[in-house]
Amino acid sequence: MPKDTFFNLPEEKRKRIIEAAIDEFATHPFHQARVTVIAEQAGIAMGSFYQYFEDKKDLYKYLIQLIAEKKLSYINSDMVKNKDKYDFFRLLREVYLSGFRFAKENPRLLPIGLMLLNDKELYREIYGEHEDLSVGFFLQLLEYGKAQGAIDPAFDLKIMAKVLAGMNFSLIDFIIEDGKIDLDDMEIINQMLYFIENGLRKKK
Amino acid sequence: MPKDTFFNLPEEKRKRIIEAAIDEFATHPFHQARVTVIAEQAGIAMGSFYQYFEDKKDLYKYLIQLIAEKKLSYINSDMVKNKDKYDFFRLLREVYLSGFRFAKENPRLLPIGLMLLNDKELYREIYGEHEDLSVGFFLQLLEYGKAQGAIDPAFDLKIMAKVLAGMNFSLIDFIIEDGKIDLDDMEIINQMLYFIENGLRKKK
DNA sequence: GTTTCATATGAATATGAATTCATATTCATC
DNA sequence: GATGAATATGAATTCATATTCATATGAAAC
Repeated sequence: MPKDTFFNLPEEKRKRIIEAAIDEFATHPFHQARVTVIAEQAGIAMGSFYQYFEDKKDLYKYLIQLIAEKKLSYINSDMVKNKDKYDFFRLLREVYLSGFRFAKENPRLLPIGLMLLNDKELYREIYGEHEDLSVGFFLQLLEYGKAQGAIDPAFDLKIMAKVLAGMNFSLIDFIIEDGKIDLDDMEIINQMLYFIENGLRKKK
Repeated sequence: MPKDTFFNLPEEKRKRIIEAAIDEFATHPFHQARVTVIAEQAGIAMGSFYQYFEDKKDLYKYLIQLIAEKKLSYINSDMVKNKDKYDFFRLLREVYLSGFRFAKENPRLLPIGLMLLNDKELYREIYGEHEDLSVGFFLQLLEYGKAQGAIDPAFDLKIMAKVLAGMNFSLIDFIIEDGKIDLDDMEIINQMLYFIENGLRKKK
């Protein structure tokens, strides 16, 4: 957690630092990201950086926390509160749409999360031995779908939770390949959902 | 490409170096992998390393090439030669099975490829602007399936190729999480294929 | 207007590799 | 077994950063 000195900073300066950090961590995995670049881009001296944070990891963890909170509030906002109104596939659609919208509005945050996920050691250090958050999330969702009788009972939900989480990342990957994909084009997400629905749905 | 000195080495020594490299690159992404560790584990002096290779990247690229060749020969072996006998879904099954078998027999090679895929810059340096090899592979396969009339025509094959490639990685991810997964247990792969087949198949 | 305290600074230092290089050793050839 | 070319060696160097530290600044307190 950053030191008090950081939180005492005028908001404008704090923002500059966070923005600089996002830029660097969005383009470099943790170990390659440079504190010097962050400090320079934020317009603070190297010494100041260590006035505000214990070390590079301190800032990084804080950033991850900010991102996680932001994303959670996204998903929670329109999804969870509708949980009892929507059927399973509608909920699933909402989850993917939330992710998609989040990606559109915060394009620089996604690569940060992806890179963390690829550094198992660091991931474990931050989240402990917790199961991957997003897998856990999909597992819950699938259990709800099973209870509703929407899902083919032949499926092992633990396996499928991981598959769905993986597909969510594929979706993000599409979006990240900047330029090539028109973010207003819902085709990708529709295709993916069509595929998933056919794949999971209980046969009559 | 390694220098002649490397290829002149007695096979035993060459193997020791490659094995040491596999160990290091399987547990560390390129930029974190240490030449010192590789040299030490192979039982050669640091200087010798630079007698054999231009630099760290030289060895790395060579290793990637070895792995790609090995994997290609795997997939080609029983898949491509049966292309005209099998229907699309059978072929797809063979592809996943090949990947699965390869993973079983070469567990240390998989993380190396995964980590490369996550380092877009390095990936581009090695493969140029080529589309991801495995996406291209699945695209071809899907086009074959479409020609056969096996696939729901509503799908955009480019999108689905990427989805399938992504799922292939999920599968590998399962396998890598060592210990937890019994490699003789075909359940994961069966579940995944069942899901994919339902998802893609043309409705009557 | 002097003292005090928190904060800011960037040059100096520490670190952890990659790479080089001067020297030692091996090996084939005569 | 003498010779030189190829190969092996690991200590020294370089390099790119992270981190520390001694000093400066500035604002509030008296």
